[in-house]
Amino acid sequence: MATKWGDREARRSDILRVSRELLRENGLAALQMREVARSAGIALGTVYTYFPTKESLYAAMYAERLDRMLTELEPALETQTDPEELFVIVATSYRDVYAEYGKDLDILSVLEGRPELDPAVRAQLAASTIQVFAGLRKVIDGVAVGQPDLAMTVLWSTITGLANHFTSIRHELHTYTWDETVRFAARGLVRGFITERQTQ
Amino acid sequence: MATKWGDREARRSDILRVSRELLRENGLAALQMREVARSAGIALGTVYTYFPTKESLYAAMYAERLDRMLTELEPALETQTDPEELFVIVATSYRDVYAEYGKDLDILSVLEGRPELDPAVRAQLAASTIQVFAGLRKVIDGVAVGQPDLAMTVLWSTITGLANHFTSIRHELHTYTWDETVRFAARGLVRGFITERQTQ
DNA sequence: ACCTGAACACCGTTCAAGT
DNA sequence: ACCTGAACACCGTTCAAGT
Repeated sequence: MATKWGDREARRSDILRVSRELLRENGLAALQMREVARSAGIALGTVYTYFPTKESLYAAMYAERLDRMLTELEPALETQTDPEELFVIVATSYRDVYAEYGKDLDILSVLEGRPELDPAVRAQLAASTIQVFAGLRKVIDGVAVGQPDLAMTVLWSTITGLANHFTSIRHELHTYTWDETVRFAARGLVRGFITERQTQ
Repeated sequence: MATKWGDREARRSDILRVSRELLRENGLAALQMREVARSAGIALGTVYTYFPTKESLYAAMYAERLDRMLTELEPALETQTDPEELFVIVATSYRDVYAEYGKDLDILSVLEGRPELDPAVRAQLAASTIQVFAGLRKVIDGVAVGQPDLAMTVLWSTITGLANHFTSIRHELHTYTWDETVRFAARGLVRGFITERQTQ
């Protein structure tokens, strides 16, 4: 907290950092603007000179998180060519993001109907989203299905559904691990869509 | 609002009815305890003598909604034997529930870790959930896959994922309808799991 | 310019008092 | 017993005042 008076860049960075920590430690409930201010060593009102609403702070954190996910994903996306493997990799990476943000925010809906978002954050979100989908698209191109756009929707829905499933408390009911389940899903989906194509 | 003083059953029913209307009209944001009380023609504190928290009111509404879904689903579940068709029917029915409640509540997680819920509501939720899953299970038994429990998880995840997708704003981006997409998913999933079995 | 923090608004929840 | 509604607690947001 050695950030100097007037150093807006460092201040913004402070706010995002402590917000990330608060979110990780106690979930969204603990992400309170008063806590953020206190942790960042500034007054409550000051937070609002950096982020006009709590939601915009949250969107900025999410954009950062997606960036990180892509950085981690990039090497695998470039070298891996097996569609089944690609599905598993993207799904697993997204599950981690979902565990932190997904329940409250949404990778795609953030882009819609939020003209009030900081243009820089919007651009960051858009870029990340496009890249995530480009990665997933390789799964489909790898097996060349008949209706790639429909397949994209289904694959992405399954990924978010699985992420939600294993992120909620109820997954404790199950004897299957994430790895088993995602691999099983990947195999079934890839085969399902290949078959789909053969009959077209 | 002709409910008489002391008629707790009718009062509880009033509260649930107006809550349902408020939720339908303006979403969860409009479901405020003051609004509920006003619409039901009672004082704010009175609502709390029927439902100890807002969440328990919400859970009771959800249990009712699931019951209704099952009533609507029952005839189809009994007569329909085609797995693809069954998937479409269950998914479509659940999407409607999800559109009203799903974003904030969860069919399964409601049952976990909520010992504070009214036992009657808990029982109602448990019964509905079991029946929904029994219905979906028929999809799997229809094609006799190798690992039915894994397949259940994947099918259910895809259903919730699709429901989420078409319920959020972003589905406006797409040119495909719900019907097209669910049918496509159903075909792919069924084929994927059949293929799965043939190789075991 | 940048920062402060008291004050406001809103809404879930409680509880002493009413019938 | 059942119901009332003022009061409390909490938290996002604002804004006049400080440096």
